[in-house]
Order: sequence, then C-alpha cells, then structure tokens
Amino acid sequence: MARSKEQNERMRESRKEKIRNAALLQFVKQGLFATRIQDIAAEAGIAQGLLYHYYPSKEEIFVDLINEALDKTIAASYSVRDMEAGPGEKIRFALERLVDTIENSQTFLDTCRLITQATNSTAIPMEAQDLIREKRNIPYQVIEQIMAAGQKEGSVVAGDPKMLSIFFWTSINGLAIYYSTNNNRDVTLDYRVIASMFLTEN
Amino acid sequence: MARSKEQNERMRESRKEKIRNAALLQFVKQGLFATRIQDIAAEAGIAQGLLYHYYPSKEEIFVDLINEALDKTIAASYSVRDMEAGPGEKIRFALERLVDTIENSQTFLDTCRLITQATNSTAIPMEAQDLIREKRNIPYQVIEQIMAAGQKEGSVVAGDPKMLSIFFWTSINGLAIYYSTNNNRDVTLDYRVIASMFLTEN
DNA sequence: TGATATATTGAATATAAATTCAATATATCA
DNA sequence: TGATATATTGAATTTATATTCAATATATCA
Repeated sequence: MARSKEQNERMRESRKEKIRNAALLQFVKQGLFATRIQDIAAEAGIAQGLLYHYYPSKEEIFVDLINEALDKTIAASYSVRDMEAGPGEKIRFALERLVDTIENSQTFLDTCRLITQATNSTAIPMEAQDLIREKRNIPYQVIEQIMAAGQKEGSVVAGDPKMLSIFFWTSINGLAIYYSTNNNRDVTLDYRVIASMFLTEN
Repeated sequence: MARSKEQNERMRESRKEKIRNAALLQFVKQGLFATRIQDIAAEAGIAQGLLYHYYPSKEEIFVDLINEALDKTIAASYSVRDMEAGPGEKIRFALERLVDTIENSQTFLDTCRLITQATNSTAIPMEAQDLIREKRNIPYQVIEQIMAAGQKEGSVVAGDPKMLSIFFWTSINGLAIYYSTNNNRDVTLDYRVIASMFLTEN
C-alpha cells in the first residue's frame, strides 16, 4: 500500500478542480473547439500527458463545467424563491443582487458565457446537451411562478408570467454577456431600470 | 477571351454569396472552429476543393460574414435615428420592430448569434476583431443619443443615457440569443414591457 | 468547331492537434 | 531503506482536418 484511499481521492479531486478552473478560463476565452488540450495543460501548469490521468478528454471537462454552471444558476434561483419576502420584493432583491454580481464577479460572467456558449452550439458533447435540456428551464420556471404570485399581489405588472420570466433572464444574460467583454467601469448600472419592467410601483 | 469580365464577376460574387450563406448556417450552429471546410462545402452543395476558388480559408468567410452582420446592425440603428418622430417614439418604434423581428426573422437571430459568438471569443481572425472594435459601438452610441434627447423632451426616464443604451441593446441581444435556441411559439412577446424600462409614459 | 479561360472534382499531401506510452520521479508505508 | 503505487513528463504515434493539385468538365466566343 502506498497512500490512503481517501487521501488519494481528495488530492485527485483537487487536481481535477485545478484543471477545471484552467479549462474554464480557456473555454470562456476561446470556446470549446478552439481550446487545445495544450492550452488547458499550460494554463494549469502541467504537461499535456498528465491531463489524461484526470480527464479522458476536454469534452469531459466541459461536461463537468457545464454541470457545475447549471447547478449554480439553479441554486441562485432557489435562493430567491426561498427568500422571506413578498414576490415583488423577491424580484427587486434578485435583480439588485444579479446586477451587482455582474459588475463584481468575473466567475459569474464566466458562468453565463459558458452556458450561453453551450446553449448556442450543437458542437458540444451530447451529455452536455442533455444536462442543458434537463436543467436550463428551472430558473425560468422559478421566476415565472414568482411573477404570477406578484400579479395576484398586485406588485407585478400584467402580462404572461412566462414572458416576464423570459424578459427577466434574457436581460440579465444579455447584460452579463456584454459585460464579460466590456470592462465598462465608467458606467454604473442601476438595477431599478430593469426592475421597472416588472414592478407596478418603482 | 472566354467570358465577359463583368459577367464573370457577377457569377463569382453570386457563388461567394451561396458559400457565405452555407457558412453562416454552419457557423451559427457549430461555431467557427467546430465548422469544417467540408461542412460548408456540403451545405453549399459543392466539393471542398472548389471552396478554395472562392475563399482562401473559412476564416475569410467569417470575416466577410461578420462585416455584413455589423453593417446590418449599424444600418438598422441609423434607420431608427433618421425616423420622423420624437426620441420617445423612436425608442418605442425601434423596440416594437426589433421584438417583431426576433419573433419572425431567422436571419436576424443568426446575425445576433454570429456577432455574439465573435464578440465572445478571442479565437477569431484578427481582421474580424478589428471590425468589431471599429463598428460594434455605433448602435450603442446612436441609442445613447436618442435616450439623451428623450430625457430633454421628458419622454425618457432619468439615468445615465449610456447605461440606458446598454440596457436597450443587451435586452434585445439577450432575447435574440434566447429565441434562436428556443422556438417558443407559445409565448408572444410584448415589446411594451421592455419599453417601460425607458419611457416615462406607457 | 476549336481555342481559351474558368469551374469543378476528389484524391494526394501537409499540418495540427489529440492521444498514447515508455521512461522517470515522487510519495507513502512496512 | 526498499517495495509499491501513483504522478509526471515529453516524445512518438494516431487521427482529423486543412490545403494543394492534377485531371476533367463546361461555358464563351471567334
């Protein structure tokens, strides 16, 4: 015996995470196909051969990253759903937090870019496509329900709640995509402009 | 002499256009890198070798397509700027038209996807990057000016007009990106929801 | 019709990247 | 310390795709 099973498992997982982080940087900059195994290995500071000890291919890394990214967006939407506040306030707080995150978290921007990239290409692993099909709509459904509840309450404007949810997420996503390539530090975003699309009182 | 110069030129250009159309379909579906010369040739119904009589590489096709796409968005923004109407009405009409186009024009969705793809990758030809740097901001500037004029008039809400322009285009772009992969024919979009972000009276 | 220019094909070749692998290093524990 | 398992490297090989090219077809006009 050389090393304890659990310790090995932990070290292995931390190496895999280092590789995933390196791959995320490259995928976000160049896309899945333009990124070479060599790019990921160099970014992670290892030889290309070693990468194959942890992942059988860059596609597998991509699948892991997409899965993580989707789970993050789902978790974020659940945290909104489970807030102690009325529907209108939930929409307001969610937008405030999301806009702030767009302005301050590179990781969030990367996550948005990766998902957008994956959603807009058929040239990604089947497994990633399945994950997207399965998980992508959850945040839309969560917001749709909050919009519907807000309409009953009178705090949310009239209109198909499904449509309002689409406007909610596409605005946020469009903004994130824009910000990830425009370090527009001279413009400060005011979430209340977006909020005025959905809320009756501003 | 075999054929008149002009006739040749015309035929050549029409073939190039057929190739560009084929390439656009593939680029939008798969991205620049995942698209093989063979994919474009097959889509255009020609042998791969022939493609090189018209374009030296797929990168050159991409540059042509990006240039066309950017020019289209610029032309669209100029047509809004030159409308015979007050600033508020221009914003309203522009949004109405854009949302309608998102719902009905696949070409428009493809254009948005191509630009987003190009804007979000460093793995595109330098020439395409230069075109984007040079042309991308024009529509933002056009809308920014209309927003500022609308604020003077009182028809547009307060706030940095640069920010309002960013919200304008990122909402439209986010929506287009979403729609290009979700044939959501059960939801009808109401442009007035987006308009309410910018206009004082709805 | 025949001369000429261009179009077209698909196989041959070149190039680039993915993947494998033999050699070597390192860590752990008996 | 030595036995053993895993980590690590970079060169060798394979595979995929881009690119070239020789052969052939087609269109135009004198």
